[in-house]
Amino acid sequence: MSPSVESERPQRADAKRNRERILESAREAFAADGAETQMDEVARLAGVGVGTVYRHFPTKESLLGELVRQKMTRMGENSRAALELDGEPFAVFADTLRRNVAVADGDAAIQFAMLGAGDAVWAYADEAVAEVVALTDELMTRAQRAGTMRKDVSALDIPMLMCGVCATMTHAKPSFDWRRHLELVIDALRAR
Amino acid sequence: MSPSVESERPQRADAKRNRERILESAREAFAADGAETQMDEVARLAGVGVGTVYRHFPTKESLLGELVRQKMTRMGENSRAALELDGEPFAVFADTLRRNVAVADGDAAIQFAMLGAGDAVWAYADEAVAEVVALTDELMTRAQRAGTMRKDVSALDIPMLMCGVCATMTHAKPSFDWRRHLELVIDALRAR
DNA sequence: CACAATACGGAACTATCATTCCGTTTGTCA
DNA sequence: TGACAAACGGAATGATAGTTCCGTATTGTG
Repeated sequence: MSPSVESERPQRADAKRNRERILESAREAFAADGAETQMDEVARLAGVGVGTVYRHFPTKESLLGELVRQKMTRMGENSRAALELDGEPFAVFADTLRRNVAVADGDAAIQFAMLGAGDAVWAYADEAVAEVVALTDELMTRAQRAGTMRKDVSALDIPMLMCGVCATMTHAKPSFDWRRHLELVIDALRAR
Repeated sequence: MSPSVESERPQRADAKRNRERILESAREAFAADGAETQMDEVARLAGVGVGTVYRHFPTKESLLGELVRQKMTRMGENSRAALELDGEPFAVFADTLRRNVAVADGDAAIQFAMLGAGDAVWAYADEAVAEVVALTDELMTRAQRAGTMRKDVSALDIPMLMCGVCATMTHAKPSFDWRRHLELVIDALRAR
């Protein structure tokens, strides 16, 4: 992660421990309060000073970016695992989508990232996103070959639609039910 | 608008003129830069002092709210006009949706409102939103009776889906095309 | 056990903005 | 035209929050 050239002497033990603590606290705080969470709050939760937080993450953006990257990686794992499954290809794809969207459920940080956040935050997750898209592409191709998925949709459409579903998550209105939104979208992708 | 009881002596001429200028400048500024537009900037564009802006709109939120209300009213007008049209009911409904979403196109303020904005901003547009939903309901009922629209969707689903489409608008990514997103959603609503 | 090298803590700094305040100007009416 | 209320302008205020700085503490090594 940090040292691009792996030489460099290893991190001190306390530093490594603190980095983990900070990430964990940030995960918790951002998930609950969204991007407006303050750095001081993250530090407090982690039981360290703000200075320490900044030693590990030079900007708030980079901290948020790392959290997003982790979530994206998780989605990538889900998608990769799905490639091993056998079952009706469209069903496998749809289930993967459900699983991946669930990763964002209840996490204000990711929802924020999928909505407002500019490229800045996403930059940290670039690689992970590309992988999810690539894996999604494979899942979709299988379903399209099986004739159960529309042929005029591409893997690039999926992040777009998923951002829409995430938009639904952030609204408190009771009539906004992201699971329902997701199912409607999945239906839209099905071949008729 | 302002005086709920219409008695009260009429607004002074310069005040009325300034109110309009402020709204126009705000429309322009917020549309271009989104909610982070500063009140000072709105004042500058309108050629008045900040104090004057605050005389007309007690908070930034209320200014944003008024803009949203106006847009919603516009959508209401679109929907009301659609009731007069005759044509295949689903097509009429879909066209209305296209027209209404287009109202938000290129307007960062509305997009912001449909995404991040809490109830605070929406409160100003409550009535207008309720009207759009009611009109949409009528358009949908007709299409459902004609058998060309899914029967398991309600008018309350529409704002949810539209917020999703607006989420797409705010992203610069070339693969995010809100017209495409909208068409996919419209397809999802069609009876099969 | 020293002694660097790392890392830490948290007060202080800075920038950003919404909002307020009050002295001045302008519109209206008799 | 004179007087008064209504409106205006914009400097000042106050709050928030990201980031920096530097004196102190901890860790790992010879």
